[in-house]
Amino acid sequence: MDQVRREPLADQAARLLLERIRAGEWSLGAKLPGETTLAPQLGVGRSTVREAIRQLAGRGVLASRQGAGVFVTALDAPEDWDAVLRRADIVTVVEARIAIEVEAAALAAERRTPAELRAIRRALDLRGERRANIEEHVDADTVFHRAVVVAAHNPILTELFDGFTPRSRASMIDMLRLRGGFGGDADHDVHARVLTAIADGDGRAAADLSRTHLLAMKRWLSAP
Amino acid sequence: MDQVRREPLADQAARLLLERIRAGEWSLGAKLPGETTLAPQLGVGRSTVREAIRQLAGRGVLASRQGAGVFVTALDAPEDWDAVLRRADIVTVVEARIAIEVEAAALAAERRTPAELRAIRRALDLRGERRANIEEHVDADTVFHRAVVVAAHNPILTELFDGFTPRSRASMIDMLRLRGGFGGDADHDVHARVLTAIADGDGRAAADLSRTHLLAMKRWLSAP
DNA sequence: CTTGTCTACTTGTCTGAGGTGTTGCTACGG
DNA sequence: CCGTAGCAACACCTCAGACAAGTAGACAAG
Repeated sequence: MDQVRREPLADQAARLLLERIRAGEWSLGAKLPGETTLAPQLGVGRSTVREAIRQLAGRGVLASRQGAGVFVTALDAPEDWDAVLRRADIVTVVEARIAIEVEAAALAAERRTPAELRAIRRALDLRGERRANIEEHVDADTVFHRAVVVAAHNPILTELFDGFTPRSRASMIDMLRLRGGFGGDADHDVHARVLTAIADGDGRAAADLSRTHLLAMKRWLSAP
Repeated sequence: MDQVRREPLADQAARLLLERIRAGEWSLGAKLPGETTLAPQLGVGRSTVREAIRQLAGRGVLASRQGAGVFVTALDAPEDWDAVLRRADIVTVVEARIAIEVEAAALAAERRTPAELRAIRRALDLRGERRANIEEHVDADTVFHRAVVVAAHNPILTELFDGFTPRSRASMIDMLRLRGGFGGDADHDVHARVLTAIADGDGRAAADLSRTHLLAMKRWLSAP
């Protein structure tokens, strides 16, 4: 139950600043007040303000120049992709994952190198280890799926998969914490059979198995 | 020319960390060394390391949890789309289109509204008209494909399709100008059958037909 | 008008301190 | 043998203060 969890002040400050930027308080290219002015205004220390600014700088919203100040470089430019994902229902994201991963599995069966096959097998072994930590389990699962996508030798598919990862990860962790029940032995068996299909060069089977698994995940995530 | 411009240490540190993450020094979900360990390792102060971490956190690469540590949440920041597509081979783009459109066709067969069905049919009619202008023909084809994707009711798939359009369009126009030969009556017939399958709610057929068509396009585009 | 200098202001960096949350070990009780 | 409570080490969070480094505007000299 992390409902009451305290959000770090730096994150809160970054969120407040972003809201004020979106509200048009400072237009594109405008200079923000100095850190020493902003700190008491937000009720936090200067270091905290700096970390908030860094956070927004990482997203391309702000840019700071020593001696000059901090300037608005975009009214949330990464809005495009990030916002689409954030706004999207988790079911929508999973459907997109189905599109990417099913095709990737088929391609991987045709193109995987021995090294990639070893990487997938290693990821499967790690995935099989029992873990108390939910996040670690989700991450281990992600490593396996990513290894399959990488073996497809298509940088666009890999890029797309990486784009989905954060959103997908958050939802899966939330759902597992709430009611668990996904990722048992049967689940692990499907992954093992995907590996076998890829090893055998059976693209059709790899695609079908991936689809089956992801459809099950979709149902599980969208259950009431 | 910013040749002489000195890069802040925090930015350098962030770049170094990102390189080490990309190099696989810490895999997805892994925990980074503590700030107090990282600082002397990078040759900077603790607060500088913190700012570097915040910067990468803003890009979604890292996430820090008080008391626990700093963890890798993504292997790659969402790179600029245009750059990825520009670099990618046209065959790679078509493979991604296959992934998106095949899945979209299946979903469209299940979810399309009567209005969307009319839109697809109208696009098909426009596509069938003979044109002297190559670009207009490619655009008419694109309108049809996009109408199908829109009918899937998945904003992410739509967004992806729109992202591919410019790159795909350029290649198709170039190839048609060079040797033509794609987009004849047989081609038009496949599109008509996709429409029929979607109208009948036959997702499997819609997916198979789309795959067949796009695979033909892939072969055509990759032929010597 | 151009140029050089000076100054106030801004961001960059480091250090030290205290606070709070997490994790893993250990000893206790069953 | 096992589960649990307590504890301590460790990690991140926040602040305050100090000095360094860079910028931009004011201003006087040429």
